[in-house]
Amino acid sequence: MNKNAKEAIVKAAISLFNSNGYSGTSIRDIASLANVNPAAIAYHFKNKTGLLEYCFMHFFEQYISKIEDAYAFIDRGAKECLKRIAADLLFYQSEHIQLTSFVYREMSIESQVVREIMSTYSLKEKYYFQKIFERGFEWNEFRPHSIPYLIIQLKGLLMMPFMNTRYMREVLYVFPNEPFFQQKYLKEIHLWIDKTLCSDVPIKKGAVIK
Amino acid sequence: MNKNAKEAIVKAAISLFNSNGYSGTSIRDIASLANVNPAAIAYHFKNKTGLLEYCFMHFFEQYISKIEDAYAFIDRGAKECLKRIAADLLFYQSEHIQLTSFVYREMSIESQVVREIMSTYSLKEKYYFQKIFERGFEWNEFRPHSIPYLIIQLKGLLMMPFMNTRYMREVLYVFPNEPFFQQKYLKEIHLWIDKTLCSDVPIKKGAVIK
Amino acid sequence: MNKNAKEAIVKAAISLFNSNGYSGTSIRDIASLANVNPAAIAYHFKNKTGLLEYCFMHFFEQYISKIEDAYAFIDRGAKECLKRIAADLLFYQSEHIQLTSFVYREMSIESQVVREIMSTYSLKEKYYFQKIFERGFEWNEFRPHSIPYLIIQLKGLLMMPFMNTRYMREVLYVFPNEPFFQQKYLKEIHLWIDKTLCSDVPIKKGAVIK
Amino acid sequence: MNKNAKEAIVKAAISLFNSNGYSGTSIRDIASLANVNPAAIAYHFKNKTGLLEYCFMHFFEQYISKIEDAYAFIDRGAKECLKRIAADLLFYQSEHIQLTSFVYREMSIESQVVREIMSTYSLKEKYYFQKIFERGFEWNEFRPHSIPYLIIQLKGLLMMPFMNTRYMREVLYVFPNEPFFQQKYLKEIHLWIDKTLCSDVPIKKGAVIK
DNA sequence: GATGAATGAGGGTTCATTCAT
DNA sequence: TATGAATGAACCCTCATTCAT
Repeated sequence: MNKNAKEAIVKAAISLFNSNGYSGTSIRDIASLANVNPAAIAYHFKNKTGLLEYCFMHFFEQYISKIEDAYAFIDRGAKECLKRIAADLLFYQSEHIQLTSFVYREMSIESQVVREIMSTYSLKEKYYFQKIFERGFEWNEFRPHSIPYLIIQLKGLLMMPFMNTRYMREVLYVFPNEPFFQQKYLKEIHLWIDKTLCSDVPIKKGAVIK
Repeated sequence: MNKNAKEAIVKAAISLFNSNGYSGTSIRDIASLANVNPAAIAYHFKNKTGLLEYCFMHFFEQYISKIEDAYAFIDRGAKECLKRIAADLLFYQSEHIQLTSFVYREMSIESQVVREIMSTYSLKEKYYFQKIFERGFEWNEFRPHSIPYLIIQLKGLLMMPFMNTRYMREVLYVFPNEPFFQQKYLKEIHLWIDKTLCSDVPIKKGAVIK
Repeated sequence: MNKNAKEAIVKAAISLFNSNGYSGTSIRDIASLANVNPAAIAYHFKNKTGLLEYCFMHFFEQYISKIEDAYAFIDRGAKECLKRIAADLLFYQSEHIQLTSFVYREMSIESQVVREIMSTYSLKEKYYFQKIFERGFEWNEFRPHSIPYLIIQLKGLLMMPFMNTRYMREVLYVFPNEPFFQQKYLKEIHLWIDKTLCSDVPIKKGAVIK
Repeated sequence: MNKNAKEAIVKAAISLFNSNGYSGTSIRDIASLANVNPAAIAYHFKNKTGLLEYCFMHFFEQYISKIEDAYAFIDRGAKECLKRIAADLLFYQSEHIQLTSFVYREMSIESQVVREIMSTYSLKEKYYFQKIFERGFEWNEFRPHSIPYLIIQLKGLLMMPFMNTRYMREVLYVFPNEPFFQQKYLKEIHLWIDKTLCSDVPIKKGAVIK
């Protein structure tokens, strides 16, 4: 029952954190949804903070590993590699849509714990994206460009569908957790990579936009 | 001191909501930052919810009016119109970076009030985007495409810099509130419009991506 | 507007004090029901306490004056006098049913103000009842009896219909504010006076129950 | 300390509710009088309302059971039965004088909770009184009479000594919690039953006062 | 390992009241 | 005279957490 309890707690926490936000969710709510005694949460995670930490670690470890795994194939080309990352992240996020949504939201809140966790993973992520883009520039796969601005755009495209799933469903009638969406949206990102990132439009020579 | 108090409360609220989230911010925190009595908040806004409502309305009324104003020039071309909207929204968001950041985050939390406010503005926004895209398709300015997926991408590009400003500053060394950024990033969006949205690459005939 | 405002406040106060109790009623509630600014109550009555005081004084001055007026006719007989008091009080209470109900309830709450007001009127009331009963004993109109216990019974009979008017209406289907009730119930009290108070059953001689 | 805490809270609550009224008593007051943490009240009773509910239930369950127990002996005669009820209720009320006093006062305040509780018990009580009176009429023990008006009188006599104990003590020098009072006052009620209720005075034939 | 009792801090809100206008 | 703004205290309640069992 031990393992089950812990899993049930995490599952309940993710669901409630996603709906009501971290601060808006009480330990009691989580415990009652998980059919667990409130003290059990303290036992397994020490803290409410500990539970948050666990969720973040859980998310970002897998998140980064997707990037790392794909980066192993960088020699097949930066473009190919980037497309694979897009596919893998899209798939991963779709599979853990509540966790993704909640992590992306809570990420922007001032918090000792979050800041510490993020500092590691953000840098790792940036490192890989940077490598890939640089490789793409070198081999003339990508149009020369400011890397930070590329990262913003890429992450914007990748995160957007999961930032507000209610909006997606109720306003745009798009369902980010369905395979259909994943395939469809992946093509959009490919299009961005092909058209905007790799665009062969002649740029003034040497003009690497900083 | 009347007007000042209300303004001071709103200013403090936006700052704290942005840093700590709505649920993570107490009325007492706001009051003490605004140098105001906690009861004054209840007096001016009735509720903590009322304060949130005020912030949302304040944001979205201006947000929508930017779109509406730009839409008036639709006859000069959908592309031109869209670029103007991008510029205006980017500028508006940069000018109210904390409010923007906090609204975009809190938007995704389950809440009666937020849901009600959003339902109005989301539909308005969608309406205008839809009109513009349709016009663009008609006049062959834009490559035929699924509108919802275009909206996702456009909004992703527009919102991303303001979703996590700490990440922007500390990881990417990008400062979304500076005029330099606005100009720079606007060009990126123009690029997306020119390359991805208007791309003249021959599409398989009649292939309107659903 | 001055006089009207004061009257409106009192009227609203009596209604709300009756429904929700003194402590359960806020000055704002009263003000809004009376269509008056909350500060106006402070102006007219200085305090919430002052308003309570006013209600009590208002009630008991008339209450005692009814007794005093009837007592003037003590020479026509104690029984006659008592019946007149019963009739007058019953009528007065029926006419001011909300005020009566609320005063009788609030009377039993520990409060400096109430205690002070009551100490005067309770003693006055007791004085008259005592005089009447003693006169009744002297002239052999009433069966000798302990005066305090008579007062309890008499007051019990007089107050009961107004102590919980909802119970009267909804459970017993009796409506203490209607003339029909007054006449009917007055006969009951007369019966008590005639049968229980004046009962000629031979009592052991000299046995004045203490 | 479990059971003790709950009991201590109830005891303190009854005392304070009696002195200051329900609305006039704060949870902190109760907690500090009971030497308990304020949150413990919420733990044991969920609400301040829950505490009130508990007091009411506690009172009326015993109250009704006294009536029910006595009603079991209805076959010994309605008069006998009524006298027994009077005795038992008087004794019960004397023993729980503060609770009785406070319940009788708060009963008349507009409140969802009180209304719901009362609706049950009032009807039960009425049912038994009605049965007894009807039986008394049938067997010619009681003079025919309107039942609601009899209930008013009986309840008035039974409740009066506990409606305002300060008045009893300080004005009438009567102490409703002392055995002496119980015996004395019980005789008064017997007198009412014998003289007013059972009065053999010839009534106009068939005249059942409605 | 798991739980019910208890705690102190702090949550949002309402209160009666005051004061400048 | 009458009122809108503002205040500080107190309201009830919920919080995350601890601890003995």
